[in-house]
Amino acid sequence: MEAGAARTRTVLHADMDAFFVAVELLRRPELRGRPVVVGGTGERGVVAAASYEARVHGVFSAMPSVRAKRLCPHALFLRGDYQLYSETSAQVHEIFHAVTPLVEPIALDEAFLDVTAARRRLGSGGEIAAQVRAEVGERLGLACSVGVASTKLVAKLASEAAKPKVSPAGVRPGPGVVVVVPEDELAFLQGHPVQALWGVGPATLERLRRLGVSSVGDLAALPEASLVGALGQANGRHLHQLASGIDDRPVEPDRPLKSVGHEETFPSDLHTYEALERELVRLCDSVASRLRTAGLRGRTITVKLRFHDFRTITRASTVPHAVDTGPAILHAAAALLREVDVASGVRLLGVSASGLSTKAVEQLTLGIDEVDDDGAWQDASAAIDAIRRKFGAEAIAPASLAGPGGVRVARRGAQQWGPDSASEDPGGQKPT
DNA sequence: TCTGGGGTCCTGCTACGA
DNA sequence: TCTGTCGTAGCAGGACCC
Repeated sequence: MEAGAARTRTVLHADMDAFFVAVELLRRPELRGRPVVVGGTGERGVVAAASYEARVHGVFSAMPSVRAKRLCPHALFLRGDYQLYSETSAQVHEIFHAVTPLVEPIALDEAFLDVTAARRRLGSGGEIAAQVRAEVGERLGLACSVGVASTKLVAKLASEAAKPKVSPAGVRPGPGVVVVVPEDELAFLQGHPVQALWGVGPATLERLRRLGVSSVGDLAALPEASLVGALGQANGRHLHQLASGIDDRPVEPDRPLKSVGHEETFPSDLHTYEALERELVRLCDSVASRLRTAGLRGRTITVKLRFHDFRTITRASTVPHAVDTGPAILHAAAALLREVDVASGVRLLGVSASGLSTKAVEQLTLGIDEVDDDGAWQDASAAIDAIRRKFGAEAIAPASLAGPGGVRVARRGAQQWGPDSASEDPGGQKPT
C-alpha cells in the first residue's frame, strides 16, 4: 500500500469531529441525535460548533447565532464552556504525545503529528492513524478524523475527506481515516477547488477567479510570475509551491508566542471614553496576567476598536522597555484610545502586547533587576498572581472593576463567541 | 446576513539615521 | 549645509486560519 513510505515523511492531521458539541454530549448524552449548536447566545454571538444534525439545516461555525436560530429554530443552543473544552483538548493532546513528541497544535481540536520515527514501533501511517482514532474514542468517547500523507497540506485535506458528509438529505458517515500515498498526492491535491489551499480566503479567491483559476490544478499550471503579480511576492510564491505539491513545512511542536491579546464585543455600543476606559482596565489586567503566567513581557501595545459600522482600526505604540503589569499596559493603551474619536459608538475594544521577550532576557540585556517603569507594580502583580492561583481569577481585581455585583474580570474564553445579551451591558451607552 | 475571539503573516507607508 | 539613497523600525490595515 504505502509504497515509498520508508523514504518519505509521514504526517498525520488529526481533527476532532464537531468537537465542542461532542464534549457537551458527553455530559448530556440524552441530546444525541438532536440538532445542537454551541456558541454565543446573544444578538452578537456566533456559532462555535454545530452537530451534524444541525449542519443538515445549513448551520455552520462562524455563522451569526441569530441566523443559525432562523435556519434551525428547533436546535438546542448551548453557551460554550471554553474551560471544559481546553481541559478535554489537553487529554486529546496527551494521546497524541504518546505516539510522537512531534505534535504541532493548531487549535483545541486539531493537530499535526510527524510520525515518521514512530513507524518502526507502531506500524504504517494508516495503522498509527487508526490507533490514534481508536484511543481517542475508547478513552474519551470522542470521534476524530485523521488524514495521512507526506505533507501537512495533503494530510489536512485527507482528514477533511475522512469526515462525515452532510447534505440536505442527511448525514453520511465518513471513513475516519484517509491515507494518500505519495504517488497519488499530486492528483489528489490538484483535484481540489483552489479555496481548499491554506491561505486562499474570499479576497484571494476572487483574484484567482479573475485569472481563470478554479482548481488547485489550474493554479499549478499558471506561471509563478503571474501569481506573484496578482497576490504579492510571499503569497504568490507560497501558493504556487503548494499547488505544485511542494510543501516541506515541518511539524513544529514549540512555536513561540508572538503576541498576547484580549478583545471583547459589547452587547451594545459604547460612546464615552469613561465607559471604554473601564473596559480597558479589565482587558489590560487580563493581558498582563497572561503575560506573567507565560513569563513574558511586551514592548508594543496595540489598541483595537471596531465601530458601529464594523470599520476596524488599530493604534499601536512601542514603549522603551517591555512591560507585564496591568497599570503599565493601561498607561500606553489609554493614551492610544484618547487619540480616537469614539462618539459614533464602539462595538469592540481590544488590547494586545507584541514584541515579546522573556523576563530573563530583558534583565540580561539591560543588566538590571527592574527594567521597566512599572517596577513599582511588580511586587503587587506577583501578589495578585499568587492570590488568583489560590482563589481563582475573580478573587482580586483592579478597584475600578468593583461593583455591586462583585468584580468583573476578563478571562480568556469567558466571552469566546460573543456577548450573552444586551441586558448585561457594561454601561456607557450614548446618553439620550 | 450581518458578522466572535485569539492568533499569524504580509504589504505599504512613513520617519529616521547613517 | 543641503540633498539623495538606503536600510531599518514602527505603524496601520488587510487577509487568513481555527
